[in-house]
Amino acid sequence: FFSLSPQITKKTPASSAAPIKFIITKTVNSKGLSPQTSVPPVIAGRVLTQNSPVMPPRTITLSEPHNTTIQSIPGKKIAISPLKSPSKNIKPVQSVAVGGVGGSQFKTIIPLATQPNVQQIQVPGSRFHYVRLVTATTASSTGQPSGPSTSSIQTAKPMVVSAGAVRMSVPIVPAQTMKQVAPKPLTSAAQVVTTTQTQQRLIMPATPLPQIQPNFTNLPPGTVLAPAPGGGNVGYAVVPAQYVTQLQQSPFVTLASSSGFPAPAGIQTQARLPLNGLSTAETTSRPRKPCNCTKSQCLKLYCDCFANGEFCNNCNCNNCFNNLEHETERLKAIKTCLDRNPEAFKPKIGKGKEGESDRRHSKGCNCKRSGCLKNYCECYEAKIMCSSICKCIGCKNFEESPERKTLMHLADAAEVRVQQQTAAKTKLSSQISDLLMRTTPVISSGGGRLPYTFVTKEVLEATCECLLEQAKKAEQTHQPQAEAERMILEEFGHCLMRIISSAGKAKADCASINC
DNA sequence: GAGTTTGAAACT
DNA sequence: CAGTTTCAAACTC
Repeated sequence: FFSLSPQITKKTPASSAAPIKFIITKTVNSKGLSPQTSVPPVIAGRVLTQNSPVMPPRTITLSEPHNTTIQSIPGKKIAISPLKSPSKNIKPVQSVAVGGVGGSQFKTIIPLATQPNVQQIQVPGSRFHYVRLVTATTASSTGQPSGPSTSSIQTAKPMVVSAGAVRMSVPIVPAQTMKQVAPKPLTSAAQVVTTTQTQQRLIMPATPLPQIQPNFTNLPPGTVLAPAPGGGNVGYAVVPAQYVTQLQQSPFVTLASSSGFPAPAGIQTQARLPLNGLSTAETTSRPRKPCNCTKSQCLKLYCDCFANGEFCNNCNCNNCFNNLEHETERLKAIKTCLDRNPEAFKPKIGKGKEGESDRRHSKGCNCKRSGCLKNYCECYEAKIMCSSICKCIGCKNFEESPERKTLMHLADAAEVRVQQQTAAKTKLSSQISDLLMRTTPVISSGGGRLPYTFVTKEVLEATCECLLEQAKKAEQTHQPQAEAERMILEEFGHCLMRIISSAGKAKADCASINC
């Protein structure tokens, strides 16, 4: 269990006057999670379970919130997060066998620059990532701790939710065991928190904020709805934060962002595994490719989205079940995959043996015809050499392979060429803009922009001739291609300049004679 | 864009 | 575990 410690609340806007509307919770690390033996009565709040495929389903049950102390709650308690850990050697809180969570402490709360309503909490050593949502009025305040002054992490504590004057103690109990799969690291710019394997959850008020009116029948799995304590009207919905990003593009839950409760668009919260062993920065710099699945319903590992633990989003797939609408089927599929291969959702590219390359395919490839020099090969695709565990035939994807070297050189050359072309285009574009900027005021003073009719057929032909002439000249003097391109582009710039200059002059002349 | 090739995943 | 089928991406034309 976790409660807001003084250290945390000090930095957070948990003013006692201004009720905390949202708090942070976390998913329970499944490692070592023992089977559920007894669960206190759930009195309200539909308990949904969300886990990305890498975090298979676990039900977090929100038990009766009337209790204010853990002692009053029967059943198992799970340490969601320790409060303080003066020593890094402190063992994880495991009043119930929960591994991997302990040893951490809330260290910092980092307000997100673009989203004052969202704060991140750094929990060093934790695999999870926390986000705090606060109301606008509390977001910038530095109120006193509203949580209990509990401080020990040696024992599990109930999660305490402070909602105004009422405090809600919310024990969370494990409902089922699960296999553990490493969650994907965050991919966002909001990676101030440097944990590599994290998962975020937001706790947002379920009622009655008018700004947020989720369709509770379609809340993301993992959402835990809790009633207001004592029948109050402020309940909570614990939402996996990774959904927030997708929800903004999803019809399932409406997170109104226009009325004082902006959805945290500024944060990317979707947890993901490293893609093909690439760093998070690499994976974040380019969007995931949309899938085109037609037969698998995106519920098999054929589907890259599914295999990467993501929902399909802006894909071209048919009959897609990899979405919130089909969470049941999806979870079942995840389970099936994990039954078949517990490592199914773990990254395929991992560390190799001592002395070998840092990155290597966990299973190795089985290529037969591609020579492991095409993207069919998972090793080649991940830009790594095949290793001793590969079972490929006719492999050419090894360090000394001449074919591979040639391919690399060609790829490098192509890249350089693209860069040169891009640079040339940028330069030309900038020159044109510059010229237009310089000529426009003169023209504008005459009451308008230059008519494009100055670019007549004759002008075009003359320009092309000039360019061809430059090309010939470059050819005759045996200039390298790059230089030839430069000469041609330069000539094109000159042509443009002359056209613009003439046009400007004509316009000025025209104005002077009042035509 | 259609058709082919490829190898991982799924199935038997 | 091996052989076969299915599948979607990569590739070619």
